[in-house]
Amino acid sequence: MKKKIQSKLLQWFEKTKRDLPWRKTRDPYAIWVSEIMLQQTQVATVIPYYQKFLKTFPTIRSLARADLSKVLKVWEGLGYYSRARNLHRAAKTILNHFDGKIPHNLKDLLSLPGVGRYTAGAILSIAFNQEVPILDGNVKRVLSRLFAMTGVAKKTENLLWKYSASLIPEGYAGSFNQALMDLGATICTPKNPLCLRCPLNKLCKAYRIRKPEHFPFKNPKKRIPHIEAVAAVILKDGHVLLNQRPVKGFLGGLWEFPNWPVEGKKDLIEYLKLKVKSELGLRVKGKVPLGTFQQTYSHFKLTLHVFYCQYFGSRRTTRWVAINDLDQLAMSRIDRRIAKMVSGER
DNA sequence: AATACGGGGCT
DNA sequence: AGCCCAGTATT
Repeated sequence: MKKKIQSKLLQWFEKTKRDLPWRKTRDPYAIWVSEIMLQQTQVATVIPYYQKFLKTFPTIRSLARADLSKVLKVWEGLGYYSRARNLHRAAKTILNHFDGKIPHNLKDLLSLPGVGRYTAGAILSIAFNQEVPILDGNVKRVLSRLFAMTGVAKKTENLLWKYSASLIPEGYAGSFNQALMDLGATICTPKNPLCLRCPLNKLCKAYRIRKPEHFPFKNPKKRIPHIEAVAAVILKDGHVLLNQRPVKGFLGGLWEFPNWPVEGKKDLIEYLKLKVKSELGLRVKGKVPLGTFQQTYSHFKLTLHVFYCQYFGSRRTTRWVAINDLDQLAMSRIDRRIAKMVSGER
């Protein structure tokens, strides 16, 4: 059974493996970067970011020496910005404590921020061909179907890791682990899996009972709250007022137009004026609606009402940014859309 | 064990 | 509109 799985899968992989940028290199740094970017992010989304990131930061040293603001700017739009922050921190650690080389043992890799069990296994198997298992969404789906495993509790998770480890063929860890992921991504898909083309269909328990989509067991998802907020584009001599978010937490380190959540049904313009005064110490006039923007995040949905304001007077003025420089700062998707309108791009 | 953490591709 | 994505860190 095990030998059959190994040979079938490796053979299929050699024939049909995807042509991906990070499969053209043996540089552990490049593979590390790709693995961080691929966390919870689809391959097609990652590719252009991967190219640009490696062009901008070709080595660990260049990344470690860069300013975080520049790293965030290159990462802009990819999401989960703590990944960029952790990558940057880890590069410094590698330079200072690991002789500038990616560690090739589990313990040291796991000590790096942003590197968990999956990523450590991916780096060790793909970059160094060590027989270390991986378990991502693809592998979970493939193995849970192959063995018709029920439940997603801790116990099942541990069992999946054990299966993943036990299946690795000696000397072929990198190819085999990538083959498992390719199979999950292209054949053993969440919906409408292409079982007829699957190299493992004769061995697959879920296929035998004709219920591949019953695995893996999905836990019920909870609804996410809907937040409403107002934002101000405050103009003054070709500049706008921006706020930089705290480095830790949601959209950490990114720049944004000042904004405040709205509770209940308020007069939006009155509320905005109040907040601008109390929070920014600014007086503004105008308050022309610029638009309403929607953005769905992983844990809430945002509706943002944006208003143009004219600077009128203030007790303190800080963080004015020239409109022409808006494209230099890292912003989240929703603020970038506002900034483009302000700059006159559409 | 549950939650925070982005944004987009696909149905 | 909902699901899912080459997960990790924190609580």
